[in-house]
Amino acid sequence: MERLFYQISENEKEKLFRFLETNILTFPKNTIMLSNTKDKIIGIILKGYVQIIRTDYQGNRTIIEELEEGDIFGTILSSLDSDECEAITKENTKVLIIDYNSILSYQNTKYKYYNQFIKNLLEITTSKIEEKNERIEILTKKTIRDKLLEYFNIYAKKHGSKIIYLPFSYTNLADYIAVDRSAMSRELSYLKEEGFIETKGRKITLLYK
Amino acid sequence: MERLFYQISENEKEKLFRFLETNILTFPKNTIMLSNTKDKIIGIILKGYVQIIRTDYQGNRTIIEELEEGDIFGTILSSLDSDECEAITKENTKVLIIDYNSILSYQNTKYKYYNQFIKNLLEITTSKIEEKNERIEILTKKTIRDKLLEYFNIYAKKHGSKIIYLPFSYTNLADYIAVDRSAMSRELSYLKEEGFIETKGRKITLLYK
DNA sequence: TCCAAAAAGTTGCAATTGCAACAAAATATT
DNA sequence: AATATTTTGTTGCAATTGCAACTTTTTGGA
Repeated sequence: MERLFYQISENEKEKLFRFLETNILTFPKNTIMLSNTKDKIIGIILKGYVQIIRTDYQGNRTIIEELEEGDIFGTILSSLDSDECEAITKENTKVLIIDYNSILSYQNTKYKYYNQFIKNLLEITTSKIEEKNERIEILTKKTIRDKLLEYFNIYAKKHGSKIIYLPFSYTNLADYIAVDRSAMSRELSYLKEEGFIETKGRKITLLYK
Repeated sequence: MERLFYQISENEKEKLFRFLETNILTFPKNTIMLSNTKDKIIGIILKGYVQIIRTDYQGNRTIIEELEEGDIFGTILSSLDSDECEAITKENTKVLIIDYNSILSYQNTKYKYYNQFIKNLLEITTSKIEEKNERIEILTKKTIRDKLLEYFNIYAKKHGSKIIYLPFSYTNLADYIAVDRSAMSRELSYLKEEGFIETKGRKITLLYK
């Protein structure tokens, strides 16, 4: 939210909404959020909590994304478009929907903040690409050990520190690096035994290099 | 190239280059293309052929991207930024470099084609996200068989056909889905035996569903 | 504070995979 | 057309992993 309207005041934001095709929708807890149109949209969670769940052809369900207040989603940002995905509200949720085509077809460029908005959108999309590249870098590693180390290295470089505070549970980490949780747990034990890392809860300390 | 300057004529393109901070660089065959600045850039291959190669901490080298005439790359689009990456020209190569900050800091929005340019850039970045999502969908599958089937399904859906013409070699497919080539070859044999697919060279026919 | 639920750790075992080392086939190159 | 190079197919074997089943620990409500 903040990023999408970076350097745009509340006032200007309201104006922007009038230029663009926007909609505010409210969904009760545990509803399936469906886009009524087939158009591309950008959604912003104004309030609430949503899970994006994918069911594959074998019936396996996985949470592929979790969205909180301020998070941005949509046909162009996530894989919401694929038929196998559902967005389910886990709380009362209020969502702002912006029609993507109305962003791109908007011709009246005299309105200054329109450009700022587009720039912000561009920043968000490029940082999404970076995120995806990081995950791909991890997923292409062949062993669980190498996946973990790649994850650690990326985190450490980004934060400039050898101490990692996992932003989610180990269960979620296993999903993120796409390996079996118990097998990952085993590998973490080996890494500890061999003196590469130390852990205390979700705090991991890298002892190598 | 076409996409970045979609609906922008050659004339307007030239004008645009004068507004933005652009540079045309030429590299001989087998040179390492280095960005002299640390700034974010967008590059466009005007002529030639480039490979982006990553060397990880174990010394394994993998081609992570191949760029031809018209392709767009850059700090914001690929993982060129990471230290482990090199871009090596495989032919005489001419590259147009656009400073990313000059795109975003450009204030004079009176110039109509500037907006078209930004919109095109946005289209390119969002379609990159889609590409990455597809690959992640494949990479998160646990077995080689499931990875292959996911690849086939995505392709088939996109082309609306049960006949697949691999856009690259089986060796490259193995890299793309991040498995051992010979193990993939074995799995393809099983799929043939079991009557799920038929292959003739790089043409694969899906016999299921 | 107690209880239920979720998360995390452990381990045996079978299935899958990577690796290595080839041979055969297809492509490029001279 | 002959040769070199790359791609593809095959297979044995050891290493890695997923799966299942279970225990222990942690977390979050009532």
